[in-house]
Amino acid sequence: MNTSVKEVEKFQYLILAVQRQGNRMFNALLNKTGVTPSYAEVIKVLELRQPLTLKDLGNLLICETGSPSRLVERMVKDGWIEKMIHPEDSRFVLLKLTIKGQETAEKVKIIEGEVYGRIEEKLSEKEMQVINDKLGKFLQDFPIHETLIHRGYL
Amino acid sequence: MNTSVKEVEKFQYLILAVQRQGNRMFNALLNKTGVTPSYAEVIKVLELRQPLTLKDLGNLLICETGSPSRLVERMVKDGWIEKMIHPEDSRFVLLKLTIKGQETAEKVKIIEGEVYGRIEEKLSEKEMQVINDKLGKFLQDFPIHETLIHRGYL
DNA sequence: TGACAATAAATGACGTGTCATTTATTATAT
DNA sequence: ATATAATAAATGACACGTCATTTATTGTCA
Repeated sequence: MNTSVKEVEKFQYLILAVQRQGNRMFNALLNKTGVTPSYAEVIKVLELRQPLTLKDLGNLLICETGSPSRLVERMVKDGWIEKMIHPEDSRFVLLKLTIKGQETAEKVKIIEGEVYGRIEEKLSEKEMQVINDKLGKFLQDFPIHETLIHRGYL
Repeated sequence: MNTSVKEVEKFQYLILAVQRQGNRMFNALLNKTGVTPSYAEVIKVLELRQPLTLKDLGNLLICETGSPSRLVERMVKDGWIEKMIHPEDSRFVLLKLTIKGQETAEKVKIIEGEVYGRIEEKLSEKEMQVINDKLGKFLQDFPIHETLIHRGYL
């Protein structure tokens, strides 16, 4: 049915649907750990590059543009992140994982692996390569493109 | 760089980035009309199939699972949607666009066209077809798959 | 050195998303 | 007819996202 619907409209809503579905899946699997998909991204990035300033962290996150003040605030309150003022410039805040945060990073990786396994049941690596190339092309002239390069996704 | 990052991880974050970037773009262009991307989806669906119950609307939306009570509540308050109790079963609420909502539907279509034009500058119809096929395949066993079929996107 | 520009982070305001629970109404099954 | 199950919508609770504005700190330059 519906050869009349434009491909680009399908694209819009399929992207939305996939993002939401993936998020729900990831969220459900993370649930027992007490972290959300956004927390998981922060933990992942920090584990690899801590310490980071809030600004630098913000420039590395895909889940949020701008500075992730409140996201980090919640994670500090929940004991995943430690915050310290930069000794040379007190405008900056330095962030690193707590012990608890480090331990959780391991659990997150396992769950991530579970999610990736489920995705790979549906799409082959080659298929994802094709999609990724095209999505990267779509993002070419947007600021987020830089972030994706820094993260090693492009 | 980074041949070590798994394709599926790239896929995860590229999907997120594209969804967010598209949403920001759509939101910025819609801004002057006072509607949001979610409002726009509701208006689009209602225009084509009104009147709809809240439940049926919920089953047709990709932007939100479950019943969109609060989304609709805001839209009623803002004057885009009229609400009436179903005459034969007062558990149901029937929704339709107000005059203002109908008029806005036209503006939304124009802006949607602008967004689609920008996307088509980056990706050809053939490329989107390829992506759409694969994303549809990914969603196969999730409830949202049915919604996408009802909407004519699969 | 002292106004002022620049920068980082925090905050206000608003609209989502999601899940679980509650309320209101109707169907059903004795 | 009446307790009870089923269903639709509303609501509570919580974590986002985004943009604009404010606050705190440092740079800069006359």
